[in-house]
Amino acid sequence: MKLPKVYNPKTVEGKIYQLWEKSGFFNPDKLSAAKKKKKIKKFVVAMAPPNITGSLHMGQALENTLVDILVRKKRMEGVKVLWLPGIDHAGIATQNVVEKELKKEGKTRFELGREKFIERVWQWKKKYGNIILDQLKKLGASCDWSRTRFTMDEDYARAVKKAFLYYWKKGWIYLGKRPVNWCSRCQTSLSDLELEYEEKKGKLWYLRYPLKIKDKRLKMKDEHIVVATTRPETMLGDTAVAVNPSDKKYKKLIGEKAILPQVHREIPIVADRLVDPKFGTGAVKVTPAHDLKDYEIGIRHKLQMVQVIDEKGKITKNAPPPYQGLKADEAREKIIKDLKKLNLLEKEEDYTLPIPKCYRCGTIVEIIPSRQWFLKMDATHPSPSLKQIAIEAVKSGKVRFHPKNFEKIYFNWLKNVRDWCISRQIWWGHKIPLKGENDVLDTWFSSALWPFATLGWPKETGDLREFYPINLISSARGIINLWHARMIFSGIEFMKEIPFSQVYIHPTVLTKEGERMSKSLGIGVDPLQLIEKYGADATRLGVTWQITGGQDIRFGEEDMVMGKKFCNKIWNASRFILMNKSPLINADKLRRFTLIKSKSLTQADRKILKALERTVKSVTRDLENFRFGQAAQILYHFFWHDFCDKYIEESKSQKEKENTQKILYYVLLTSLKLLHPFMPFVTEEIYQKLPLKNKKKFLMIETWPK
RNA sequence: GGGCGCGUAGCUCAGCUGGUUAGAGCGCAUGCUCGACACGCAUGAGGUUCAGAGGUUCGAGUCCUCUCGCGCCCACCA
Repeated sequence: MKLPKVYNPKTVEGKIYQLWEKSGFFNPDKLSAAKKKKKIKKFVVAMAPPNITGSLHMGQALENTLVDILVRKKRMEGVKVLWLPGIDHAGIATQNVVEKELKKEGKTRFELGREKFIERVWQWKKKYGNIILDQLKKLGASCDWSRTRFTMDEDYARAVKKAFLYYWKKGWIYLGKRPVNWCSRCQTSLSDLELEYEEKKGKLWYLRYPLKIKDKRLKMKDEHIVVATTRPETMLGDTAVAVNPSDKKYKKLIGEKAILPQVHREIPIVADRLVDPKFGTGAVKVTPAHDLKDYEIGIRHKLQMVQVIDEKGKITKNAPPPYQGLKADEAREKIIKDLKKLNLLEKEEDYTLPIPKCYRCGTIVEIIPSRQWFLKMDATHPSPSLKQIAIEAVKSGKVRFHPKNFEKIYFNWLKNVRDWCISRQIWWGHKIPLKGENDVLDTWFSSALWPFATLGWPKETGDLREFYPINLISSARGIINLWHARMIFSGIEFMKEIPFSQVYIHPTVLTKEGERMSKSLGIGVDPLQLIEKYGADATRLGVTWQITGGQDIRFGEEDMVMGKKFCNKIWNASRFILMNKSPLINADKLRRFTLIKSKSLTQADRKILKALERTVKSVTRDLENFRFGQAAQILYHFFWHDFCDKYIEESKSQKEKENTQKILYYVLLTSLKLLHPFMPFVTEEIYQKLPLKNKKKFLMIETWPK
């Protein structure tokens, strides 16, 4: 058997993956270990389902490499392993992609109509939906593909429906007219979490509202009350002016009225604690229809909601005629001009403020009142609130975050959480299961059910019984509030048990310059190109190598070079050992204690065996504690320097040939086992060539060294 | 405004609960066709000693305080 001098991943990876897939060992039911014992440990991971819109990005490559490392190690430890893959329908994102495609044909979704459009999205899904999963195979991900789920599958839709109706019957879902974030391009509401803010230079305008004093005894020096605003056009919908109750400056004015310029509406001056007396003039205009905080003030003081901006971002008929039909920013200019003429603009200051934008299309988000469905987060009847149970699950330690400090983000968000607006005005998604409803559910409503809906819920399937609760969820940190929190309360609410016990938040992959990778801006690294260039093993080792401490990693391609060289090193060390024309050794007999007993061990023999033992222990421990980079580096150092540089060199001149040979094989085999989770392809390829008797069919299902 | 984190070799980063000459990968220098590997081997340079200042301690990259620089998350300052 002659092996090439240089390891070539291209001739190996595809072939090996096929063998694995065919073997069925990705499926826990087919693992021989699982068949033998009755009571067996389980390890279940649900993949964070990628969208059907994209191709694999660096973050996902990292995430799934790390999960695969854990999964492969557990499988070798004889644990019954299920890694359940899947994809998410990603409502808004997918709809936008398909709309873009339509645009190329000069069509809009409205011309197509709802049904035809949805058909079109399904076509898209069929064509592109699984691309990302195929890409994960290139990475070497050992998922049970036979259990792949999609959030719009029929079974899954049943789960969504069941969950909605459950909350509905409980009285926790209600219909409300509320100001919501509204994207005038996507024509849908957005949750707070779907906004992106961009710092922008703007102005703070000081507007004079003439006073109408009822109480003649009051002698006011000023005839106006001055309010500061960054959005003067919303004044058309003002229904009050508010001041802080403790603000002495305005005490006398509370209960009085002001006249809204141009609109000529009388509006009350109210006192509310939400007003910061130090900002601007200490008096604010209140527009309950177009500002969340003003809406709250409005509720407290029973103010009217006057909607002056519509779904298209234009001024409504509720405003005076000269402004009707203008776009919001046009209206702003006109109002400033008009007020200036009337000497009602006191001054303007430069002011930088964050502008909310739609995270999908970048359009500036308006806040408009809209009829939406909400899920109560705070309701404590007839059972503890969703908020409470979500907090409790983590507080009690039943769900643990790694690294732990992410629990703070979690608690912090939940503490201030508002009712969840679960309706979206798009077409692609789960329809709200009530008569006459056209709206669709927020994508995250279905994602929240992921750990159990993927196992068959609401049906009482064998999988559900066997695999719930799952062990691990791994994701980027950005979706702790969007996803994890909601999975946790959903799991407890529907399954009466926490959905998972561990959360691993992996670092964010930044560019070498420290920028966020962004596909739309063309910034970043394509993991598929890395695999093409260096091979999957090298790519895996390279990214894993960088997972050391901090929150972010600045991606360096040099580590892929390192990974590639290391593949070659493993390859050649194996080649050397194989060249020794070994007698067929029984794999079972290659055990440490038989070697250690031998009286003729040299110093070098003892040293390498000792180092190997240390390495086994620390790699095992590191992986249990999510210290991936540490584990990889220790292994690398052991294999390259202790084994290759020292022992193999030494072995060339050792006299006890047979002993030396056994040790070479023993250390190689054990190293391959340890390396396999990190670099599954090369190690498997070499394992297949080892001239040992009683081998397992695959290294993938060999026993993890102890 | 609140929270989290980072600042250690030219670059990217390790250094856990404080303890001998501070480590890795890549890069760099010099020399190597010796029975696997030049994607290799050997040797080595490189940190004013770990952003800066102060403190705790027998002893501090490692704990505390402050300052400077950078990043991220959350938030109802119009």
